[in-house]
Amino acid sequence: MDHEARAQAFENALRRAGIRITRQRAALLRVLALAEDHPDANQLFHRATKAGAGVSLATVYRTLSALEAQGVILKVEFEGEPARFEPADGKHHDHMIDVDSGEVTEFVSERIEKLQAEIAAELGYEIVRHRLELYVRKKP
Amino acid sequence: MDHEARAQAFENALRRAGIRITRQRAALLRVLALAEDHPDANQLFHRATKAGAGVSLATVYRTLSALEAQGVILKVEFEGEPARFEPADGKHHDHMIDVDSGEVTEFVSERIEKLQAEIAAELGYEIVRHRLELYVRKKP
DNA sequence: ATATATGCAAATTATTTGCAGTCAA
DNA sequence: TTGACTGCAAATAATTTGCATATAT
Repeated sequence: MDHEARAQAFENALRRAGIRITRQRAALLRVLALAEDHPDANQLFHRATKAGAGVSLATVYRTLSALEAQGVILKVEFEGEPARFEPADGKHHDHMIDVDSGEVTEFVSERIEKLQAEIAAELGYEIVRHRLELYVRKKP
Repeated sequence: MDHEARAQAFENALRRAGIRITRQRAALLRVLALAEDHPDANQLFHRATKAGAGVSLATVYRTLSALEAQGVILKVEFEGEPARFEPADGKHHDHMIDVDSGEVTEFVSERIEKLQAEIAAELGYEIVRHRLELYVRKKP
């Protein structure tokens, strides 16, 4: 799925939910579809601005909330940083953060997921969502 | 270890680090030693105040930072809430949060810890710290 | 046409900080 | 004695919101 297709998919998801695609939102969807990293609201605001879209920071926040509510994007909050956002297509994953470089790597572990479910089940719970972050450093 | 002994242990750790035990800090250490839950700065402020200690919120924050820097307490940040604090004696554990009641349960999984280390190692990393939270709901 | 979205500026929340005075060691 | 600590009030940082206006459907 290329960027344009991805942006289009986001747009469709919103339209389906009855959410209006304004010029500002279209621009943000495009910026989000292009993001390979995990940008925060302010970075998205700057990227959209640079791309020529006249968007205010307040609208960025409001749009991100709407997109998150529709399950189109995910909010991730790392320690001591403003919230970041990532497209929610692709499969579930967790994050590994290099504490020296700041680099973020995504990873999946079926086994960890399963263990988590087991631990919750033992106490009579089912998992609604979870958050797993590994703060790491390159080995010497 | 009873509460008083725990408070004493905290105090010793601070003294060892050359940190002065003021009336305010002593009071906060006592409140922290008593905490069975995971209170935030504001709750600690109220508990200390109720206990008759004249402490300001600014001092609560400054003291918590000092205690955290000394490894005496840990800061835990759950989604959408102010930071909470817990005594750092006892062994490492992760948290399970009941999304309906807010109840927090601590748990440990050697197997998950090990899998995390393996995943990091595969990419040439070692884990500095990690954060794992399960947001759960009672099964029907 | 009209409900929904936008921009701006002001409000909120959690936390931090400068400074002048206070106190533990 | 004196450098570390405290309280207060003001500053920050990230995010949210009220309101008058603009716009997508």
